[in-house]
Amino acid sequence: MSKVSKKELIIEHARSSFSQHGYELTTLESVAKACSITKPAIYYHFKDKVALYRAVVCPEFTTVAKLIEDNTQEGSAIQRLESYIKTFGGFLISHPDFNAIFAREIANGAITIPDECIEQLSRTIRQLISILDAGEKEKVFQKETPFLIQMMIVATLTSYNTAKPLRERIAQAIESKSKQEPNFQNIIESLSQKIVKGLLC
Amino acid sequence: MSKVSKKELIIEHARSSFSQHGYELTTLESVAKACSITKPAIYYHFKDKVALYRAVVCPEFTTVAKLIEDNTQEGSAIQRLESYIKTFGGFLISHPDFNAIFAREIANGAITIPDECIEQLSRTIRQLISILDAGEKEKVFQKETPFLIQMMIVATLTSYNTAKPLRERIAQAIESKSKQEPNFQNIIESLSQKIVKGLLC
DNA sequence: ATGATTTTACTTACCGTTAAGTAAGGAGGC
DNA sequence: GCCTCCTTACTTAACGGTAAGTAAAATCAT
Repeated sequence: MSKVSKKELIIEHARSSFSQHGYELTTLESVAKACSITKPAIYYHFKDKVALYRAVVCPEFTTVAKLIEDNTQEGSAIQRLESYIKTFGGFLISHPDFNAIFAREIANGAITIPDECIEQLSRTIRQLISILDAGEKEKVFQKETPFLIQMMIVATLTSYNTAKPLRERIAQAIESKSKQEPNFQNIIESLSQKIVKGLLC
Repeated sequence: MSKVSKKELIIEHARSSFSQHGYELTTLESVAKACSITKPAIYYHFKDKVALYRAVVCPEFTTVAKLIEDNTQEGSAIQRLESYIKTFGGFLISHPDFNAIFAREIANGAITIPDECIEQLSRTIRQLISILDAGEKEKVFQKETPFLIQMMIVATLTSYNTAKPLRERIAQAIESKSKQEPNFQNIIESLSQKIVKGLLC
């Protein structure tokens, strides 16, 4: 057995392909080739394409949910919200494949992700709700629909990343004075500042 | 000739299918069936599937660009930004198919949309840049990357809509006290308020 | 006005390819 | 000898796209 098992290897290459091309356009043949095995070998490890997709997707949701819970327990509501945004943004930086897959899932209404993942997502939303409630009690935050805040964070950050090629084409079209792009870390910082400010009483 | 030409009919059913199922999962066979014609009849009007997709997508980009230009010329920077957000949001309400298609395009990096559409998108971005610049000159807005603001608007609103099924599953999972959802008009209003506030000096 | 010709707007029938999934069997360790 | 993990070789079905033919309407010559 190599350092990572063959099963893990399949998951890694599948993740890369799902993130680059989406579910429909990734073929198991190409995933197999990337792993230097044949397609039926994938079927030995996974029931079907959907099962492989889930094996790719589910652990990431669990990781991000745990990370967010761990990082947003302490401090004032403002600090916790900032940490929520930065933790999520940081996760996207270190898991670009998750970013692409998650963005497509949202655009699709997440109809293909299993209840197991929904449970993990719910953990993060519960955490966000708890932060917003705390902010209201501290009289620093206005009342706001948690899901809107969630979308302002999640959709903005994931889309900012997935839309990079779009951004480049537009930049070319408007002949912007080629000021270099801010890096993503700065984008997270700016977004965090704006959301917090927007929520203040 | 009926009220709408057959070609327009094909575009309408194609739009509906592309928006519901995405590009890969819409089959020309099913579009043809919906129009009560046969698949080759589509090929009579359109070179191939991509050409049909473009015929569906391009006019919408033109419409939204014009609408935004028309509605954001006058007033203070704050009023113009509010109008930018509300105009875009209103367009999404009246064009839900565009919402779904656009969300998928962003998630895909918009690699499949033609330069013609990019030109239209650039018009709206130019308008946003002009508004943000005006706000800086009026000393009411902080300097900010226009594309981040664009994503805060576009990604948040389109995703809020596409994620509706996801939202419902999550709501069920967290047993929220079934407070009814705010309607989308309110979401636009809230978002507008938060973005403007977040941008203020 | 009318017959001949052409164009429009399709249909039927089909091809070629691709991709998910499977059946059956083989190599290698325990 | 049998269990694990894989390969070879295949089936099946779907879908994009095309070739060929046709009814009906429009165009045009006389």
